[in-house]
Amino acid sequence: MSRAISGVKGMNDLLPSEVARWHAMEETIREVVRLHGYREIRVPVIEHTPLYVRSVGEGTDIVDKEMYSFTFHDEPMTVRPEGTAGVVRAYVEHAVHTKEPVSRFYYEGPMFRGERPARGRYRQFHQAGCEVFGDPGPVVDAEMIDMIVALFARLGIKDVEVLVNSLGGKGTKAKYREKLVEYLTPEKDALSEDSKRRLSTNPLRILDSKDPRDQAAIKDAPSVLDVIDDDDRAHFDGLRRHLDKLQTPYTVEPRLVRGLDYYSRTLFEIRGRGGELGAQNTLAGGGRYDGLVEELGGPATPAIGFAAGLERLLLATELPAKKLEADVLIAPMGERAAGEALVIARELRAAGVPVVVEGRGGSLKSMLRRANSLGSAKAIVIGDGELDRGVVQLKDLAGHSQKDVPRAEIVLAVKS
RNA sequence: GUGGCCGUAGAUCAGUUGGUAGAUCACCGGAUUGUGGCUCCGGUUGUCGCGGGUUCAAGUCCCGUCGGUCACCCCA
Repeated sequence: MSRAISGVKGMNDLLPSEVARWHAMEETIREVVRLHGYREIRVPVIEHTPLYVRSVGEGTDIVDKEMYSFTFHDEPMTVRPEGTAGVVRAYVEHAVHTKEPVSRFYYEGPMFRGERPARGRYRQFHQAGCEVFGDPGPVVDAEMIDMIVALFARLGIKDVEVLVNSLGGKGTKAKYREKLVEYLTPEKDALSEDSKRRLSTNPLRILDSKDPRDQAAIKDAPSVLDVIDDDDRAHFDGLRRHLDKLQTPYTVEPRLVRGLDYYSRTLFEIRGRGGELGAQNTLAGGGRYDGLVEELGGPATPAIGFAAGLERLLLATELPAKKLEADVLIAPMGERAAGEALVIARELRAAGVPVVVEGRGGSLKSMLRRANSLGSAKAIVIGDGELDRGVVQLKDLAGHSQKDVPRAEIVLAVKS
């Protein structure tokens, strides 16, 4: 239908009936992260563009073509495409490392990427994420992965797959990239068009291409795990041991790479297998970024983090939306009764009872129908008769019963 | 960004070989002039996404556009 104005492509409204599901999910997330010692941090949605260019990295899709960037008073700004960069910036800017040796932050909110929208992928989407600063792992790495698995279980998302890999530290990552380019360059003609280009821009990404040509080409390519140094290997083995001890199922996927530059060492991804998700089945992803704090001007600080896509989590869960708009509906019959209804409603609310006054008039029948559709447990009927007698009629909708209650005892009667 | 599919009342959809629209749910009203969830009856709602074109005539064909969706890409 044609409207004078419509919403922006890829950006969705969440109507109240849907927000109820979001609240349920968010409460669960907050509870789980709280149990793991995380505290919420809130940072701005807009940052200086160079923050993302330097952290996420040039050559990544996010920076090259997906950011909502603009110039404000001659300064390049970007609406955040992901959460980690801003949190790290805040950590550095407030010198949090001088106040506590280890920081565990949780954040949640909208992110923006100018991709082509599809189910489970939107231009404004929401992520919940955690960051830990000051702990080199691998204990905390395993704990974080375990936390996500536990969270998903609590949300009722059962069929998930945990993939882990190690990219090695800064040195090995570069070394591996070189080695991979060396291996693939002679095969260049066999690669897909995209991957030919990636060979120079972002060779690691070729590893998780779905194109059969690329799959064939990388089949016997050197693995990161063959290249990482002893420290990296010890770190990765430590992670695996802890996950084993926790009995958290996982798969080592040497070809797992992720689209952001700042990752080092531990890398992980949790995928759903539900049919609702389609190709957008990455529910959460994260990894270690030991060099980023320093890169952004702070002291050398090991760090790890992850983010989960809330729209996708919601697709993977079956949380039903419970409709309950008010515990009590007041049905006044006529003008005088309506005035009294407002006063009674105020008294009930002061006592903590959610109340709605049906002010549209109409037949009593229609008003009671509405009480039903609101999910109210009780209704209060007031007409001239009740007003004259100084009572109201209190109906218990579930019990099909009703009784007159003296005006002064309404609050008590409703709450009992 | 590339390609495929789709776009009809608030929602889910039907609409026969082109002849200017229907069902169900929801909503409203009624079935004892003040009593609900079930049932029954009745009622409201659409510039058939938008803009062009073909035709005597288009929801139905063609083109464009916007939006959604699937795959790729990428990622949460």
